[in-house]
Amino acid sequence: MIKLDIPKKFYITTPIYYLNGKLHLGHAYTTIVADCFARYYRLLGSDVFFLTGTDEHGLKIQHAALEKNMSIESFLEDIYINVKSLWKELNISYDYFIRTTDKNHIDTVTKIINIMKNKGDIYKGFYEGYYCKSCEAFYTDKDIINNKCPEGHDVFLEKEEAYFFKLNKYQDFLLDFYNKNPSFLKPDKRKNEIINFVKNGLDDLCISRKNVTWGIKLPFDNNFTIYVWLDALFNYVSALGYPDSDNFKKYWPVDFQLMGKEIYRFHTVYWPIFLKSVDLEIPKIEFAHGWWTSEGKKMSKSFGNVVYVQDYIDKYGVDAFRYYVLREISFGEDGSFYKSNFIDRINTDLVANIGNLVSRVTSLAIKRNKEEGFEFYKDEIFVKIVEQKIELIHSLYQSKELTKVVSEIFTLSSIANKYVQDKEPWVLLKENVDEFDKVIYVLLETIRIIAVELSPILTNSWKKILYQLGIDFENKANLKLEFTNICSKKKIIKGNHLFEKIDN
RNA sequence: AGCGGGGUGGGGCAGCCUGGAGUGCCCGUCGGGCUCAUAACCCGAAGGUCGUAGGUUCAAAUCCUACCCCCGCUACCA
Repeated sequence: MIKLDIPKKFYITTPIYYLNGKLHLGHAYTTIVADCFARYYRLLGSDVFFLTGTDEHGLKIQHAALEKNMSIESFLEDIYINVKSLWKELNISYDYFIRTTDKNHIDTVTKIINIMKNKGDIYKGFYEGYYCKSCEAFYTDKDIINNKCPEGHDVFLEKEEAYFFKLNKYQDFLLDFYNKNPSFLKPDKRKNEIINFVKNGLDDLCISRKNVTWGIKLPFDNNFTIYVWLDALFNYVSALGYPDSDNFKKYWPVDFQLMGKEIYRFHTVYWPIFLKSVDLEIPKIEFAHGWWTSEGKKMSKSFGNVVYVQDYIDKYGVDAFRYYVLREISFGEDGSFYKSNFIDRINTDLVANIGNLVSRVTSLAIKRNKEEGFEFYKDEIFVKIVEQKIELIHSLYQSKELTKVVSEIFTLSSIANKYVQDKEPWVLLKENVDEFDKVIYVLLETIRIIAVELSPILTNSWKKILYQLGIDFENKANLKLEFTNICSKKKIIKGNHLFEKIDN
């Protein structure tokens, strides 16, 4: 009997995506990873809340809409529909989709910033920077080359009134917080980067924009728009219905926040400080994953190496795509998308390992021609190995070692393949049918476990596996992660191949 | 420039924090086995002075120092 420690609730988020163009591999990757965790904890019976959404304020949105000659509203509506449909195709099981233009979100941010103001964390001062009249934006030193902005316009050093947040006041608090919560900054390799940054001293943060009109107004001074990051970060709070809703009481704080490394600092420096300022609990884990390159190079249209998610889904199916991105990159590291690797992964892991296992075992089972199905049998030694794998996979989920989770599931499948080889059931079928029945039962139940373990990853195929085992996959009782008698007396149904080999 | 990460058999990666025989995984190559299965599955082998040079230690891929090469970050870019 195995025991997994299961969190009562699990609140997981992706960033809200800021889109002035199309979704790319990175967005899909973050969201698939989050979905995989959400599905796993749901499977265990945790009360899961999985949030994603879109960030819809800011100057770039304003400009992008203008360029397309569209109203901001209809520009955003297009993006929203686009994102939702891709998430649907990728089988993303989010519980809520937030848009920062939602009234509820705007109200929340307004409320929050008033609290900060009342606490004395916001003051009025002067912002100095290089201003570009054409872009209507301030730039920092590093953006400026020969007194030109990145777009090539002339810039001028300007000074204007602005509101600031007292970041500096919280510097010591933050360092102390990192110290007391060693699992907050994940993976470990990012820890020092952030700590050093904070130790070098935090300047107060300008949280108002005069030149940006598309955003939330500062409630105490309507001439200004709130800095988009302050706006955006609080989506995680407003999505739950802060402050009085049942959801907020039930799910806050966030258990696991996922993001690309480029926005890690915002989530690990500003964000906890903002929360402290308004006396809210700080999330448990901020996890930055790496970036994808393609064919060993940075993705770009001129190289012609851009990975279009939709193409892969259309050609090879969602499961293959989800599997590849979860398996290929070492979670937290950068990784490279190689088409040839993609094909190899599908052919060796999905087709030859799992697909073939299911195929050979169901074939053997059917050859026995047993209408009434197979009796429960437990091979103690082998089952022990299977149960240890279940526990290992669980602990890997807990420690957020996702790539290892995936590879261990396939190791389990390899172990089952080896069991077939060692027991030679095709011989037993002729010489010892009692033993044959036992071996097959062990294999059927192991395959059931593998299918359940795969359910957060291969969101379609796992159902096909259970169907072939004669098991109702919609009945949650059949999805136990332990060696059980669920497979006993089930009629095996020979189905099509789970995955087709890709020729190349 | 500063800070951080990386350099491991032909390719792609783990391992390094908490030293213990180059350990492991996937692909590829070679040999064998099996015939239930999607030319799939199982076993075995070849192949690495673990970026370079020093140091600590009985013992270093792992700890320390210097250097070389690659890549990130350096804040209000949302």
